[in-house]
Amino acid sequence: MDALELAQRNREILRAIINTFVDTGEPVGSRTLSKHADIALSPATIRNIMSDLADAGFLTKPHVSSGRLPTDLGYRVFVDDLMDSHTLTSEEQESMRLGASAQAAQIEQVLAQATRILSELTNTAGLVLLPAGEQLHFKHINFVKMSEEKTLAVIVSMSGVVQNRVIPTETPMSQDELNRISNMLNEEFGGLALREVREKIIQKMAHARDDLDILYRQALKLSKEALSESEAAQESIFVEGASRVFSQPDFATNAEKLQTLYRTFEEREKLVRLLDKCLESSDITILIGSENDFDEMKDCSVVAQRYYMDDRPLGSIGIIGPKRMRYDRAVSLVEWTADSVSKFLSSGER
Amino acid sequence: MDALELAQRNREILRAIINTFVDTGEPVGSRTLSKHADIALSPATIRNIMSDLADAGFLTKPHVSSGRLPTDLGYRVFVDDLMDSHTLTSEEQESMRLGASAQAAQIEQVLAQATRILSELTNTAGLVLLPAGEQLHFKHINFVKMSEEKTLAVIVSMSGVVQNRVIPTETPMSQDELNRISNMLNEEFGGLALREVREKIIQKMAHARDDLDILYRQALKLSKEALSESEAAQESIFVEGASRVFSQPDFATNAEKLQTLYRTFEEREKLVRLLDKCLESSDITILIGSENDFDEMKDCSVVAQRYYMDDRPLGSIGIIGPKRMRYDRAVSLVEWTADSVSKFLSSGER
DNA sequence: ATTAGCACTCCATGCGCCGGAGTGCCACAC
DNA sequence: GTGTGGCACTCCGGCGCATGGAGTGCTAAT
Repeated sequence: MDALELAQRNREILRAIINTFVDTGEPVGSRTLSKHADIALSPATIRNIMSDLADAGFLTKPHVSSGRLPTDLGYRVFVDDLMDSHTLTSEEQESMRLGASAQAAQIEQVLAQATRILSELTNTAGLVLLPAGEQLHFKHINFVKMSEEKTLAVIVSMSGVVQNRVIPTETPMSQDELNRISNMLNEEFGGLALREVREKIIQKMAHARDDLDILYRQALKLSKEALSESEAAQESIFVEGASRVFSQPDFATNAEKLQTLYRTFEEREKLVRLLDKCLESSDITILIGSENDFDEMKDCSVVAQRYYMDDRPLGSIGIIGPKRMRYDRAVSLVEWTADSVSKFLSSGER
Repeated sequence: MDALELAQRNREILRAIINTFVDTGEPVGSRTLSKHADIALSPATIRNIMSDLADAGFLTKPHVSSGRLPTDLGYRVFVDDLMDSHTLTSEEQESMRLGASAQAAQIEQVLAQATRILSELTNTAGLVLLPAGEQLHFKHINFVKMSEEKTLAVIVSMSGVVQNRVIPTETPMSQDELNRISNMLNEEFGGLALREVREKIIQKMAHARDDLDILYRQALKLSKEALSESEAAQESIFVEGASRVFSQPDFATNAEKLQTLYRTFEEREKLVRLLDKCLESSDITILIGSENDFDEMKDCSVVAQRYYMDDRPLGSIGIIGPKRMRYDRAVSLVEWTADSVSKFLSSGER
């Protein structure tokens, strides 16, 4: 039988502890709580309850005679069951106006802008995983002759993502031939997922051997190169306002932690993996402390959500901040941001 | 009359002080120096000389009874006159093999790779300013129809830099028309500097009003949009291994400085301006402490050098690290890197 | 069951002390 | 007069110690 199931009062206490701890950053003691408006209990009683909550694994204390603070588990039940839902102010909603500027024409810029705003509003680092690989659909390909040995392939996806790849070419082709190849491919593959395009190409290459136009064979070969590379291209990510995390009092005092955290942000690869994880679920994903699998990030939490274009998930957007954060605000803001981005991308505006 | 002009011996002392300070990070005292192999003087004598050097503005001390350390001016004369030139080991030279991997096909990747290696070798942050605006020469332009209202322009420069711009279009055009426009422009403007292309377009638009093919007029209009935007596009920069700067003992202890420094690195705009400055001179540029105009960076130094493609300067590459750095190594390594990059870009390999 | 009281623990802060490193200056020697 | 030894002085940084405050855990009383 669960301590929380039994006592509604215990839940109130836990909620109050977490709220004040998030507010002040100091371990909270029984006296402080008893002064709390909603709680009409003596410090001694509260101490007993706190002790129970600590036994249940929701609270700890940094040293034996100090106040309590939430464990990762404590935050977890808070987020799952205890948290009030936060309503955004209309200014907050308003500030997420996307694409007002002419600059916002490209999807990357829209995402970067949204992430920047999100970072400002939450005072944490904003992250966005850009569409890649699986998520991309073929719109247009174009080849540019760079030299006798190298050809540049420019692949434009439906969502407006542009990828460039340089392909070594054995048989030299004129720019004119390249143009004709581009045209062929564009007509044939428009709208398909890149993966599908790739499969079709491989299929066609296997079937039709010699009986085809030599130019067409070249086209297949080139585009195979271009697309296989592009699929292998690692997913990329934008990080905005990472310095906001570092200035949080939780880290700013500890040069050691700052170091390792900084390095993690620089590498980005782990951030990609985190956001990738958030891509799996259609719900908002919250990873608290050691719930994300990286030791360097055990003092951080991630809140992220997928974004869509025309009901197709493209990537995820979210924040990363100290474990001690306003989860209610974070959740509302991330949801609102993901929503705004999705609406923008799905609307005719783009 | 200059203290340095007169006494060769003083120069030796200054050199020795800076060398040991760079080595240890501690203010250096007279006793330490008198034990130094090259210096056969008593501490008292050295103290007198140090006092002279301090009067001349080359040395200071953090507090009244401590050893001396170089001022910015001290570093300046060191770098200009006193520094031994450092010869790279063959391993160091070897590690700057560029473009070995197939990935290195694009200029951005080559520059990123060089910068990463440079950062590793110097244990500072590596920076590179990418070619932009003035430096770019027209190779190829291509338009992709994104929707009725938006057209994507892909501009490829001779150096292999690819820029994308979305242009709002009033009069809808088919992809076929866009292709023909691309062809026209490519034939007409290949090889010119983007600035020249732009000027020509404006010229042509002014002259020929109605007597021309409507498609051609559209072409001019589109490309004007595409190019004017692209020229306005801010110069961009890669930063590699910034965390190396932050882990330097000079900063790691000071959370305050770390913060502001971090923010500066995140903004990037100031870094761009620094590297831009280095673009002006064909010599290697060294900016020591407050010589760079930003207060946040007064504890940092910049060492940077231009890189070229076929004798045309494209951008600059260099490092930024703590003022207390091995300038001799930094200079050699930056020069070697800029050289390697230039050779690579100018060779047929690219 | 709740609460008041009390002993106890631990942290943070401030203070004084001391040793070490280094300077500046003075007087002496060559 | 140039270099050197000696000496008083300064300042930093670490250590030990005392102190006050915040908070707990337990017990006994209501």
